[in-house]
Amino acid sequence: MLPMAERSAYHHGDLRRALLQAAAAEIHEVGPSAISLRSIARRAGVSHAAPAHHFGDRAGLLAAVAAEGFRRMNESMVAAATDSPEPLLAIGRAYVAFARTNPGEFAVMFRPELLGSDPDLEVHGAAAHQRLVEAIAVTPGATCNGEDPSVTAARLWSLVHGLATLVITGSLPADDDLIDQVLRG
Amino acid sequence: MLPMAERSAYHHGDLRRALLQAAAAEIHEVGPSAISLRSIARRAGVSHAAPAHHFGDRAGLLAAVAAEGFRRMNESMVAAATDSPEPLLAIGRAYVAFARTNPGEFAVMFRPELLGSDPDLEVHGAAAHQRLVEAIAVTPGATCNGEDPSVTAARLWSLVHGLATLVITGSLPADDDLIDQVLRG
DNA sequence: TGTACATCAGTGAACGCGCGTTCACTGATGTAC
DNA sequence: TGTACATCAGTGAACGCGCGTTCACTGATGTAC
Repeated sequence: MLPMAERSAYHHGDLRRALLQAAAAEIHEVGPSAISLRSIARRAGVSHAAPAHHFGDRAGLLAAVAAEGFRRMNESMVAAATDSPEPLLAIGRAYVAFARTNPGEFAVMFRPELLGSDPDLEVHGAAAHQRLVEAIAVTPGATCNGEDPSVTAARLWSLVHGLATLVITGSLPADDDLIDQVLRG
Repeated sequence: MLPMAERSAYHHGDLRRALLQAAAAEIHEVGPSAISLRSIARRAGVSHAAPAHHFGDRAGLLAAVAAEGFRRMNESMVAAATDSPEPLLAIGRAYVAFARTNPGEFAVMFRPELLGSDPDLEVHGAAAHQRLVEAIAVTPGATCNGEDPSVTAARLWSLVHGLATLVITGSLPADDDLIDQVLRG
């Protein structure tokens, strides 16, 4: 296998990744609604039939975008929480930051009705949720009054997810200070 | 003007409302992505060109669905908060309950990129937000530590919006006890 | 009371377009010998 | 080292379909006289 840059024009060499990037960009621009396999192929500069080789259909492509999104979100939450004095706050920030910098992926990650079944999607989705639960477990005082930790997890997940959603839709201003104050409350 | 039930078959008499209901149902079933003016017309039992008479295009139709959603959400939040001993909790419950019982409307209300401009949309959207701000103002202790009330509003909005979103996507179970515990925390 | 007319909600045929899918194909690669 | 072959990623023409839009129209209603 040659390095990617040296591959022939005919065999792209990394078309799957290129199609995922094109899809995320296209989703961000026109919404998950409006994308088509043909528009993704055009953006990636390949023939219109190429995406079906890799993803089967639209739902398969969107599931792959979502799975890759969860994988990278999980990655950045781990990086943020590791060695942080306030892992829970760090994870909240990372969650919102991921949504802001990856709006295409975020727009499909919680829209299961759009997504075909995909083992990677299950695995990475569950792993991301697990990060939040672990961070709550190691943060003294996060779960107060003997509350069930799953309720605490649901509350914090709701808070960061709502904040991320409202910020990227423009309902709340994309202001780092505001985001920090909301998360610290 | 005759009562609706007596109107002729040719002139529907309340087609605008019927189209909005059909659109909300269709959005709930297949997503805002997949609807078309033709599919809405089919569901409402009128010719495929009728929706354009009322809404112009898809974005106009979706904006009208969203505006009607905000109007009714506002209505039910007012009803829930009035004479309630805990208006803030009542509003949170009403917000989540609205999303659960009106998933079609909720699916477009915070997707401004899908919506055409519509004066009703602005008015009712702003009014719904105002309900939350007012409820915070009259709830002693809602805003703690001299925090800016707009930060409190952003936090509570994020919490209820995230909870509603995660519940209707199936990410969190649709369990009234869980919802109450999350909102009370 | 009757008649003529203006209004406008809704119709239905026609159009061009982008879509997903199919399928025989091409061309680069790796491997067997 | 060279040759033959299997593999498979990607191509491109062709198809049928549902879409939004247009436009001349139909039919019910309200109003003027």
